[in-house]
Amino acid sequence: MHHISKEMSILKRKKEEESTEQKIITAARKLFTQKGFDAVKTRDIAEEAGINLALLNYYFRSKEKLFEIIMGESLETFFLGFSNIVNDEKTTYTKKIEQIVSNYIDMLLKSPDTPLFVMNQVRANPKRIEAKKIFMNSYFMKQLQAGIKTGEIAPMNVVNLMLNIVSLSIFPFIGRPIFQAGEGSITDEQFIELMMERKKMIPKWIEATLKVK
Amino acid sequence: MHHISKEMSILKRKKEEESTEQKIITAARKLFTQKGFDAVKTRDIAEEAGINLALLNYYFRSKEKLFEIIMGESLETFFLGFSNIVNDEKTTYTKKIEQIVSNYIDMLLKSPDTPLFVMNQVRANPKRIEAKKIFMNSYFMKQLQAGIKTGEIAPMNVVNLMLNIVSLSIFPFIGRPIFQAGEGSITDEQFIELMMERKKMIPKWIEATLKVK
DNA sequence: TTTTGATTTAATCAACTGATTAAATCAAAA
DNA sequence: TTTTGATTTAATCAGTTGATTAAATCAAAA
Repeated sequence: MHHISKEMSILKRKKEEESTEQKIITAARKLFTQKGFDAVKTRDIAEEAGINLALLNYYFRSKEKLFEIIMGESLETFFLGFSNIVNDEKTTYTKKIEQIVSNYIDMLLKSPDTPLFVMNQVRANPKRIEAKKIFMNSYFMKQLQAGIKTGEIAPMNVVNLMLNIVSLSIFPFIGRPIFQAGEGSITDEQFIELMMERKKMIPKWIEATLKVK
Repeated sequence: MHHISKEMSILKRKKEEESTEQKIITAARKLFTQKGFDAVKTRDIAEEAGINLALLNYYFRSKEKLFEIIMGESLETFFLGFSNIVNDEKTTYTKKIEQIVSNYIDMLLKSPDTPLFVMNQVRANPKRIEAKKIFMNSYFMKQLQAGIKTGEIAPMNVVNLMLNIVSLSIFPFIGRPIFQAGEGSITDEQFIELMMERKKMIPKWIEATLKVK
C-alpha cells in the first residue's frame, strides 16, 4: 500500500539535489561493491544514505531487491560498452582492441571496485551472462578470423586473444590492493598514471602477440 | 582449559586418515575460499567437516581464529613460490618468466578459488603484503634492468611487465565463472586445456612485448 | 576394569539482523 | 488552513548466528 505513493512522489520531486531513492541506491552501491552482500547490513546502508531503516524498507521492500538493482547496474556497466564496440562494423579490429582497452580502463578508473564485485556475485549466483556468446558471435570475431586466414594474424585461439585483452586491462584493478599494500608501495596518483600508460601500451602489446607463432 | 588436552591429542592420533583438526580446516578452507568470511556460518563449517558446532569451538576458539589460519595458508600459497623463483640467481629472466607462469597456472588449476579469495580479503583488511617490494628487490628485477641497458629488452616500466605476467596468468581463473556461464560456454575440460595452452604461450607473448617500443 | 580424553547432544545466551508497525512530525501543495 | 505524502522515532518481532555450557557417550590407553 505504501508503495503506490512512492511512484507519485518521484514525479513531484522535480529537480532537487538528489532524491531519497537515489541517495539510498548510491549508498547501497558504495557498500555492496566494497564489501559484498553478506557483509553489508541494511542499517549500514540507511546510515550511509543519511536516512533511517524504516524508510529504506519503505522504498525498497528488501535488501535483496536493493541488491538486484545494484547488481544489474554493474553488469550493464561491465558488458554493455563491450558489446557495442565489438559489433561496430565500421572499425578495424585494431581499432576495436584500442576501444575495448580504453573503455575498460576509463570505466575502472571511475569504479575500481566493480570487477571484484561482479566476479564475486557471478560466482556466488551464476547468472545468465553470455559474455562468451557475445564475443563469439561478434563482428570483431569475424575480423580476427579473416586476419588469420590472410596471415596478417598468426594462427591462435581467439578465446585466448580475448582473455589477453581483458586480463591486461582488468586485472591490475583487481590486484590493486596487493600492489598498494606495504610500505614502499605506489600512491594513488602513480597507479592512475600507470593505468594511463597501460591504456596506450596494451593495444601495442596485443598487436605484438598477434605475430607470435 | 579444554585446549591443553588438544595439543596432546595430536601426538596420539598418529596415522589415522585425517585428524579432526584437519577435517575442520579442510572444510573451512573450502567454504571460506568459495564464499568469503561473512557468507560462511560456523554451523556450515561443522556440517561440512562432519562434526558438530561444539567441537569446532573446542578446537578453534572462534570463527576469526579459524579464518586467520586459512588466510595465512592462502597468502603463503600465493606468494611463497613467487618469491623463490624470482630470487634464483642461477636462472635467466626468460626462464623465470616461464616458471612464474607455470607456478601460478599449476597452482590455480588445483585451487581455482584462491585468487578471488585473497583479493577480497586483502581489500577488506589490508595486510602487510609486500608483493611489490619482493619484486622490486628481486634478482629478476636486476636481470630485467640489465636487459634494458643492453637493448635486449625495449625500455619499459618493469612494473607493467610484472603486471602483464600475473594478469595473463591469474585473471582467467578470476573471470572463469563469466566465461563458463550461459549456454554455448566452455566445459571444465576445455577450460583446463585452454589454460595448459596459455602456460606454453604466455611466456612467448611476454617475450614479444619485450620488443615493443 | 578403570581412566582419560575426544566427541556428541541438547540446551541456552546474548547480540545481531532484516523487516514491520504505529504514531508523531514535517514540509509543501491545494 | 487543511490535506497529503515523506520521513522520523521508537518499539517490536522472529530468525539467525557465534559462542558456551553441562551432561552423556564412546573408544582406546593404562
